[in-house]
Amino acid sequence: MPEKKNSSNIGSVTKALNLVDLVMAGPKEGLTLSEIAREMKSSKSATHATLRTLVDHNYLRMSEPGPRYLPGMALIRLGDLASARDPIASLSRSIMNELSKKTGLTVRIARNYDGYPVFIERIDGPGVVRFFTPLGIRELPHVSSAGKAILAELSDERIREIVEESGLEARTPKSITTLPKLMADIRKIRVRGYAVDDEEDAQGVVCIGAAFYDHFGQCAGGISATGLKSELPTEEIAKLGIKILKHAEAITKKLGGKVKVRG
Amino acid sequence: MPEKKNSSNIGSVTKALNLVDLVMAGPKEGLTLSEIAREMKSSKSATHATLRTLVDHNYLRMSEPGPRYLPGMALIRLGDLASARDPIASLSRSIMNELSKKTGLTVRIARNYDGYPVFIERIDGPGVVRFFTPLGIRELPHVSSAGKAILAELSDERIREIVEESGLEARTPKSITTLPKLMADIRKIRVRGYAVDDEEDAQGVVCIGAAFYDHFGQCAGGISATGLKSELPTEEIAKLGIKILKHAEAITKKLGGKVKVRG
DNA sequence: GAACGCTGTTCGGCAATACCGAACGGAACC
DNA sequence: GGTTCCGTTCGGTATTGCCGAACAGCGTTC
Repeated sequence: MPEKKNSSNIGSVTKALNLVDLVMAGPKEGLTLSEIAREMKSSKSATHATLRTLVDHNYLRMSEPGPRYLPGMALIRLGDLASARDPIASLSRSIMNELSKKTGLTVRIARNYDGYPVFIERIDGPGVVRFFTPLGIRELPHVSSAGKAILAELSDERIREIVEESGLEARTPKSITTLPKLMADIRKIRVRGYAVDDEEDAQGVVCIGAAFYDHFGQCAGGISATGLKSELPTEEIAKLGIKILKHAEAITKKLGGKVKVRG
Repeated sequence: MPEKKNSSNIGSVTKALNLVDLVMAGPKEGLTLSEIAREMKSSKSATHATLRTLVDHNYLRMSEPGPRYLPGMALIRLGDLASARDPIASLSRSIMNELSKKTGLTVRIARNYDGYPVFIERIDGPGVVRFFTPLGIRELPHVSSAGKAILAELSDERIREIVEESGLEARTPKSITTLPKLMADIRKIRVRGYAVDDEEDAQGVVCIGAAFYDHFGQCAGGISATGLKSELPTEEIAKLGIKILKHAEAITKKLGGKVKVRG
């Protein structure tokens, strides 16, 4: 996804990075040079040069027998390093582990990117169910508990701005799709301290999240726990909310922030 | 690290990718444009264009107040996706989790890259100790248990080749530094099925690993568990070795490979 | 077996384009 | 105010990455 079409970017670099995305979105067996060249609307020779450069840097690699291009190990290296360098991700890991172990749920944390959640770390629960939850993407705030927990920390005006920017897409019949309903939910979140996503993003999936704060007192992001609706009856949710709030406060402390007092 | 200096690569792309590495290796606060331009031996304007391109694609981002460049969220996105797309990493995760939970140790898996280990996934133990173990890097095979477990699956000739290529660097006084000693250890590994690294990579750190196989019967990689020497007395190691061997066999089965029978 | 289609790869020539240096605008510091 | 960093912008130059054609290696098909 070409996030912004700013001009005066370096063309060959843009092309190379788009090419990485193309391979990442491609099939498991990989893509051939010709397929990539076609998709990129570029000549085979030019594409070949770009591919070789990416392979030399291990961003891509060739599949073993067939000459197909696959994601390379540099991506894993950079992802791991970026995660280790991120103070929020690295400081939160032990707390996430603890929460996941206690609850048996999938735990994630999101950074606050101008009001939008970007999940940067995930710890899968022990169960067989695995949730498809990509990291490193700016997501819609109204369909995840971490996103709503972050929203609740913004001014009402900023929330309105974000809604106008991105809309309120319905992912399920239970998704919040109007501003008044969203604001009502936000108000609830502000008093009790945690947010609930009750099948608003995916059918049968519930998640509960709370915000944490940096040393400026700003909302740095949110932590959430995700599970199946069948595992999480309504009466459990309140108890779990308190538990997650406590863990969010632990992250706040690690970040050197002040824990918010709730009225 | 410019892995290979192959000519006829696209210069601007090479420059951009080296620039990413530079920022990744830089300080936590990030690097300024001028610092980067100096380091890259390039003009500020050219460096600026490259940086803008990388920022637009979220490979890099600007630090909040100061104009400094930091790793961007695309790296986390790509790393997570690459890991999810890797059949070995994704199929092994539940088994790694189980092993880590049972033993309380840090569990890692490495891919077999032409005889060299490349760790692609890590699950930290619950303890406070965290090991510095980067992923996605081709490592020396003789100083890790997973590396030695992979070596043991190669022909003696190939082992000799690898040793000539990369040498036997001493990381600690206990590191194996001569070919005869390495071969003696390899023979032990071949009979008992698991490899032991007894403070050969880092003082006070022990790890135990075993190989797993793909559907061609080839060694696809190795799994290992790492802990402090103080937590792992010698009499525990044999028991743990068997346990890890069992988990390696479970991975083999998931990959559709045949479990090796040991004489 | 030879022709065909498809791969991936290499090479020369042209033109686009990424480089450089200089100049500008802003912030911080003395 | 002066000075010295910073980041940013702009045009001219020539470097360089693009294209198309030609070649080589497989599989299939006739």
